[in-house]
Amino acid sequence: MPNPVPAISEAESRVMEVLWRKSPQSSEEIVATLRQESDWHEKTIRTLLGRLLGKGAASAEKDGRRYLYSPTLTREQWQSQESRSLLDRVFGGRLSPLLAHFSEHEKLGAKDIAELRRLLDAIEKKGR
Amino acid sequence: MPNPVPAISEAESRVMEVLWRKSPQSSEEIVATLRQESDWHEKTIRTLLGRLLGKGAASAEKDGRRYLYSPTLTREQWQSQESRSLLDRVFGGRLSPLLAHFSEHEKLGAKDIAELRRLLDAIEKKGR
DNA sequence: CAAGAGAAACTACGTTCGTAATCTTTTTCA
DNA sequence: TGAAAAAGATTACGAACGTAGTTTCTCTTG
Repeated sequence: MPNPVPAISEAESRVMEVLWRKSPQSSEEIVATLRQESDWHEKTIRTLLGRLLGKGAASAEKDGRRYLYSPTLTREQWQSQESRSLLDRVFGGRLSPLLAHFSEHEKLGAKDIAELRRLLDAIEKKGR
Repeated sequence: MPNPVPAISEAESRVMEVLWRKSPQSSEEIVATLRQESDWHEKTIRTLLGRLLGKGAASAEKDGRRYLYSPTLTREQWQSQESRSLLDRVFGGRLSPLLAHFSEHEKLGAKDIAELRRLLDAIEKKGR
């Protein structure tokens, strides 16, 4: 198991997002993309990229004079980490209270409900 | 609208937890409880309590020579904030991907599924 | 009334984060 | 070949956090 990547911050996750959409990418591409999607300075973006390397959430391979960057942590792994963290910190580790919470405090449309029901069916089928 | 409480940190939320279970409470009680549940120093606990006051997440009313502390932010409000934050940051604001994620990466037992189905039924009934 | 105990207030200090600026190295163009 | 440009590395700096220590204030008790 590639040792556990330390938690990545909010800002860092926006850089990962760019890498998840396409990889590998040069820092130039990454910077270009994020200068569109955010109001960050180029230097800021490069700093975040560097920190992601430091944390082991991304890797760089030399390509001529540049580096090409790729995500090491997958989006799914990250979503798992974050979900589990919310569940444990906020809902005592159980999914039902989370759902119950949404049912009471968030607007779930009929479509959402249908979608969730379909999901449950699929899960059940798969499980058996 | 009582102006929005700034996000409370992980450590702070553990103090809120104690207040949510019972309030108002003196700092002495709070400290006693948390010295059981954590390995924090008394000073640490008092600092966290002070920060919660500063953030407006808790309030203090004088009671003789002491203060009695109560939560201002409710557990439900906090759960909402945290859930919404996860949803927006990690799942593009939509609930289904979160559920889909759990369905694939977390073990949902038959009991969980039944529970969730019951919840959906209840939600639907209420909604109509 | 003076001294001590306990609560609250203030201060501290290393780390992470958001947000860059500056320095260094490498490459290239005039 | 020498200077500018681009990429990366290093440094910066204030706010928030985790984790306390120190100072002040105020009852209480001898």
